Amino acid sequence: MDSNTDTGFMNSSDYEQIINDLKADSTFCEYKFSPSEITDYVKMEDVADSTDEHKLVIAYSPTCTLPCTDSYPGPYNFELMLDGSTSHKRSWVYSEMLQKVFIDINKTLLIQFRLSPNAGDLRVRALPVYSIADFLNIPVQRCALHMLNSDPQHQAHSEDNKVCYCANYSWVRHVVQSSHAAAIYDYDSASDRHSVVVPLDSPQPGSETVVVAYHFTCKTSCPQGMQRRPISVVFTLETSQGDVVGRQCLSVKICSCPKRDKEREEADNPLSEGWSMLDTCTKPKKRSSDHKYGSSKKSKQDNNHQIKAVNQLDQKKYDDIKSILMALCEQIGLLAENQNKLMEMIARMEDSQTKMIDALLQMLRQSS
Amino acid sequence: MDSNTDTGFMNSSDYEQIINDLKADSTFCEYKFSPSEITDYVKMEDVADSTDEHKLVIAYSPTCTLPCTDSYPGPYNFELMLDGSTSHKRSWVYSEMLQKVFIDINKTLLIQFRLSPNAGDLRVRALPVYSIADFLNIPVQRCALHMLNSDPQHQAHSEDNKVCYCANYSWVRHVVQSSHAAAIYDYDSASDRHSVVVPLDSPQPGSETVVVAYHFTCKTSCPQGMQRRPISVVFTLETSQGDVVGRQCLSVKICSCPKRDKEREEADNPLSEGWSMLDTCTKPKKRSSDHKYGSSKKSKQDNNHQIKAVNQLDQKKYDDIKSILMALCEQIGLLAENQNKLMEMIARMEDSQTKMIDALLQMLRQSS
DNA sequence: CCTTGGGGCATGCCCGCTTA
DNA sequence: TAAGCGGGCATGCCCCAAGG
Repeated sequence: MDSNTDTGFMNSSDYEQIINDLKADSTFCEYKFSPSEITDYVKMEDVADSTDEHKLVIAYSPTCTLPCTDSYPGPYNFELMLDGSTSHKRSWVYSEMLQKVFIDINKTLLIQFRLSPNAGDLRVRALPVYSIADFLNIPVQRCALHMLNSDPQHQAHSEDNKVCYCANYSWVRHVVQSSHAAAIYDYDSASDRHSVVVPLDSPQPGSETVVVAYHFTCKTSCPQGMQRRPISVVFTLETSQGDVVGRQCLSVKICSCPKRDKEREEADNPLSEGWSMLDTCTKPKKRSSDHKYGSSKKSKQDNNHQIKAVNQLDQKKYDDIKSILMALCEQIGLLAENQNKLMEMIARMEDSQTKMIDALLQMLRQSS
Repeated sequence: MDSNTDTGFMNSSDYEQIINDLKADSTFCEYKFSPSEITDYVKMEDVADSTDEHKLVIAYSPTCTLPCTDSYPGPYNFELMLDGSTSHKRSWVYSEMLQKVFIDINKTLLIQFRLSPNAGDLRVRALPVYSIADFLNIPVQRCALHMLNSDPQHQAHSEDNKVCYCANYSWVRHVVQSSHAAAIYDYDSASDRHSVVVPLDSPQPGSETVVVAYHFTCKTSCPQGMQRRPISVVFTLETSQGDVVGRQCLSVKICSCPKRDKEREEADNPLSEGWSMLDTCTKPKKRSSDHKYGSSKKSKQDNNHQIKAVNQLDQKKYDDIKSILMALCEQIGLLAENQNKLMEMIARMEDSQTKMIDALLQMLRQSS
């Protein structure tokens, strides 16, 4: 308690110390996404095989209309990690609290995929989906404005959206893209969803993970595109036959100020209570979103009406009036001030008078 | 002091009364744009005729690269007016202080044109220009996003922008449009400017003005379009031969919250200082922005604008303002008077208090 | 219940300060 | 001096209360 000069809980240097200690531990340098629970998809697949294969393949497609977003490590213990040290804070940040990446548009996000046991001939599909249930069935699409750059004539898709020529137009409709040389850009005409599939190479010597570079080509806020609806990226581990043998999901917000927005969302998060205590102790509460300009509005509006004609005066007249106004304002200020003082004075006098009268009455009673 | 419950200066009903009085005066019902000063364009035209006509016709084109924005009533005393009563506040408002219209996108703005003497076979061209000098030479164009609606394939213009097919695509590149049946949409390939020309019909019986309905198809803030750069609309009165015989200019901001934005810009305007003090006395200072195209830089420019506009004032408005000022002075007089009364009251109270204390003391002495 | 207006938030963008 | 950061503004849009 000695050096805690503030509210005594934990001061900022303590806090930094702790954070630094944590960071020194290499396992904390990476944000791990480990399996949460085994879903029952294996069972479902069994059912599928026993009935109508074609129908069920569609139902199971990772890019179907209602894609599954459940975490599913599967037989390869599929997991993904982010290395916070690979980015300038400017480009992207990860919120542990929200399990969410905040990233600027078109900035590279390196994602590490880990398989154990490792295996060849597997691929990872990245598919963006809206994380709000209401929109989960809607494909995440690029906004018109951003598409204009690569495809001004709107030629990347056929009229009926059955065929996708995005590849000829810088993958214009793919919100999630990868710079991986062998990336395959996929389009599911049934669900109208675009996704990108990257073959998982073997880990580099000495490494346990395979790194894939992704970037996002629209902002979450893009009008006519994602329209501020939060999204996640579903990463599915697939065999060369397209069977899903693993899945991990990552919330993403693509925005101009990742750091600011992360902080805001964390502050708004009810879970933050505990965490925020850490630094709330050392500085005033951030936002309470309870501004009130209230009463001033009206008078201001009236004011504007008054000013109405002022503008059109010729300079001389304008100056005259302005000086009068300034003088008037000054007068009013003084008067208002004086008046407040006077009122106070009167209040005080009344108070003391009351007391005096009381005292007087008491005395009178005593003396009588 | 009786009914003035606030700071005692002038209560809102008093104030409204004054404003209403002003509004009762018909000249205050309409915002007039009257001639400021005769520009020297007539002279320039003479010069033109005496030299190379073709070259100079280009130079004088109202849609040239650097369009003239000076007010020029010309031989017909061309002026324009807005009738504030024709709009829901929601659609548009006019700021007399800023001489600027704030209007929502695609909302109808009725503009009254007045000619005296009246004449047939004249037309009015409406051309949007950036009001900041840095951008005056750049044509005001629609944003890509809004153009997509009417012309998804970008076919309204030929590759080299020499030919304009906007007419086939709902005049897709015209920011300023008119619902007038005989409106002619013009394109100047030399400057790449779009404008709309409307024939001035004769005034309806009993009216002195011709009303034309305009609307704006992009917001001033549109990305890749106007990009928050403030604009004006230049209205040029033209003969059937295309000679300019009059000009008036109107600042416009196309936005989602016209009322709010008007109030903000007015509050930021240095001219409002004096008036704002009126209620600053009772509440803290508002805001002091300094953004790129917005307030502060513009305010410098506006000063010139003001000086120019200032000459436009007629005695009537000056007198009206004077009467407001007189009313203010009177109010201050009353306030001062009240203050004197309060002082007297206090003096009397002090006096009686002193007496009471004396009496009290005397009683104490007697009783002891 | 539908319309209208006000208030407030979300978020892109800009500016000026700071630091390497 | 250039890049990064923090701070602030501008502005579209959503929500909610109030009035027809």
